[in-house]
Amino acid sequence: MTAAKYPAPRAKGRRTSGRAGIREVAAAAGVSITTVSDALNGKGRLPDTTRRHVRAIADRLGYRPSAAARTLRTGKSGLIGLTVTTYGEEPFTFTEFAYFAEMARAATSAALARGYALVILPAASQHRDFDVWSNVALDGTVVIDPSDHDPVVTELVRQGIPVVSDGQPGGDLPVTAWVDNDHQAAVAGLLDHLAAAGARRIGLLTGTSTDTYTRLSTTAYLNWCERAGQEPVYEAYPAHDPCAGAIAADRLLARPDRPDAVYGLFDPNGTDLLAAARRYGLRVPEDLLLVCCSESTVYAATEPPVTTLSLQPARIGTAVIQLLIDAIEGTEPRGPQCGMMPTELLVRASSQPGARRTERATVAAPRKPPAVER
Amino acid sequence: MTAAKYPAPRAKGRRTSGRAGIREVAAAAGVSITTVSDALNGKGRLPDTTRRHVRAIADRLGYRPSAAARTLRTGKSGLIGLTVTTYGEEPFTFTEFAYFAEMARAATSAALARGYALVILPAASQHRDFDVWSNVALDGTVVIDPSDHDPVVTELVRQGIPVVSDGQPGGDLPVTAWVDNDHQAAVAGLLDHLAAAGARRIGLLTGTSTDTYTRLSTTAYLNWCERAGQEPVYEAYPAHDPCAGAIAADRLLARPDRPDAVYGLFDPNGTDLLAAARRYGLRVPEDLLLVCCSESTVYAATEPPVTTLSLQPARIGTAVIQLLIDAIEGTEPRGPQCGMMPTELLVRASSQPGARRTERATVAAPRKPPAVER
DNA sequence: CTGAAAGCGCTAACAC
DNA sequence: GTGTTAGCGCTTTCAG
Repeated sequence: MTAAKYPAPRAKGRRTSGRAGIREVAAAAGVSITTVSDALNGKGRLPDTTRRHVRAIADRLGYRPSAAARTLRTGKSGLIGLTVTTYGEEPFTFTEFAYFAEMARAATSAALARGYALVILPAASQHRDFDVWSNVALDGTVVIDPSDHDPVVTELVRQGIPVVSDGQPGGDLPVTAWVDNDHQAAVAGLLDHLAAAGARRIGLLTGTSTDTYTRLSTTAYLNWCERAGQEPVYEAYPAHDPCAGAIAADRLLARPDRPDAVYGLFDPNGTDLLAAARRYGLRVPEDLLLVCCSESTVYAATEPPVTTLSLQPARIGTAVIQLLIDAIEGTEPRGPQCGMMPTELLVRASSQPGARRTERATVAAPRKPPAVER
Repeated sequence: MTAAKYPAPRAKGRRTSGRAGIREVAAAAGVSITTVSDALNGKGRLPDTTRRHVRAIADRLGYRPSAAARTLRTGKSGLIGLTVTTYGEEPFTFTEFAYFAEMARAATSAALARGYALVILPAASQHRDFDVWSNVALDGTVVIDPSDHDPVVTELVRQGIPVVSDGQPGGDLPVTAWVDNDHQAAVAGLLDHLAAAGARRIGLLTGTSTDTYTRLSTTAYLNWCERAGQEPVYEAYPAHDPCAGAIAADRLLARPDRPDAVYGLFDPNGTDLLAAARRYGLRVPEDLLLVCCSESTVYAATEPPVTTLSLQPARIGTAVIQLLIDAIEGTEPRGPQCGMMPTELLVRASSQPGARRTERATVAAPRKPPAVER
């Protein structure tokens, strides 16, 4: 057994594919492949002339380093998974369109600014979904609104891949970090606002699902009612079904103990409640005060404009990505860092019997802003 | 130089990382790594007993094949790029939130069903953006509303990577395929609808940017006006600026030659026009007929409900993915396949002086449905 | 039917 | 300063 069995690799420049490889560039530039790699990655100590020369040749040949090879070698893919827990049939029910779109936009920007890209992945329900997850090399994952015992999260963490969640995880889900609004404070603040505007009996439009957002918000409402000595008045519906929302809004206003103010937890509740109020001949805000949680700008131009609670998804998306990339790149794995982000109540006519002017008020200030924002 | 220089790879089972590799599984199962690979991928002709045995061991060890290694070896990553051309500062201006969200949702589902995942990538404007593009191994790319001479598209096609666009590309952009609505027919149909409802002078709220959608729709409007012998009445504004929309709506209704019907090209135009009409004391639909292009459900519950043109982003997203994956997997590279998808006019009260009932009408039927849908 | 060995294209030690 | 070489973990001929 001699060395003859191991011929110089790529002895005769046999390039099968059309694309230029690092070897072609090295040959054309008259240097070794190491020099090419170093020149292009800004490593090593090469004279600037060599560096420029190699870069020029690489450009001329249209050389693109193979992402797959680099990932295999370095163990870093520059890819971050993005998934949102869903409840319906589809792998993605954007119950809150604007929230998700805005959060994803901000997360994408933030990741990009640090050289990462996001991969949209399904919440794993079926076996097929797991396949896709393991077919992509991820440096970390963002999970929006994780379910209590998400199998994917557990598996990723077991593999040592950082996971940061948007929304405080329930159960004992072992995420690396999480970011959330202080929903309890937000709801309490908003109910106080309605009470100050003259509400005597505040109703709630809530969801039937058990996600953290719905749970915390509803609990906060019930607690507030208890403190205020008000009997709770609420209707719950499956939040992923848009038709159900209109019906639930109608049911709420049709009750014998009809509320004189309503808070809707979901984005479309504002228009649905406005429509329901018209059907019952109720004037907003004179007969009924209205607030809903929404990121949509439509509520600035409805008749009347509707007061909204913004969860500030852009800030959350950015914070989540920063925490995740810190965890990915961090040398010393610090313990879970979590952050409470502020919400913003955009006060409009629907919750102000007198005025017609728009004010801003910030509720639930951040508890650990330095750890999260930069 | 003897073979001693080439020791059996991984001679002493030195696993550095925590995760199990294919070698560990092979050793534990008492077979070779080839057998493990074949057993897990359903290849080769192995007895079912061996196959099951290997699978059991792999499960027990929590073995996950390395996506990076597989990609390097096979040349297929299972990743599809998704990008949307933007005009503002942010890498993603979702001018039409609901459109993009719905299109992306459908595309994600469709890709997933065929074993692919989507990677969100920026329209390349800065040099930094190119880095991210070449740092990820893509099997193909979806481009939403490509600009006329998109450098990324050109580069990808040069590399032999299939590119399918949502929106007919302008210029001579060499995409593999594209899918679009028949915007000309849609606009013409909708203007006919308004005329039939009694409109004498139809105005247009359009954009200042030069993307295909804006261009085709505006042209269709101008052509229709010429055919109908009506003087065009339109206002253009930068569509990515939400405030500008409200102002443009106001301007349009403040003109001395005020239209008695308006079509708004962008999603928020409906609420903005409704608000502007209220300010001028115009009743909808009695004094002003209204239609806007939108995917949002809010227009079903406004006062009055607004007639909308839906571009059916879900169908487009699905079709784009099917064409792209066909191109990726297709053995014989068929020429560019393109598809015109139908739009849907959801007729509501805002364009019907008499009725208050909602009807549906399909406009611009698909030209090549078999090539696109499945 | 099973296994040994040759790389996919790149980066990182380590020679020179 | 620059080049040589050993793999990253997998799939895939090709011998046995």
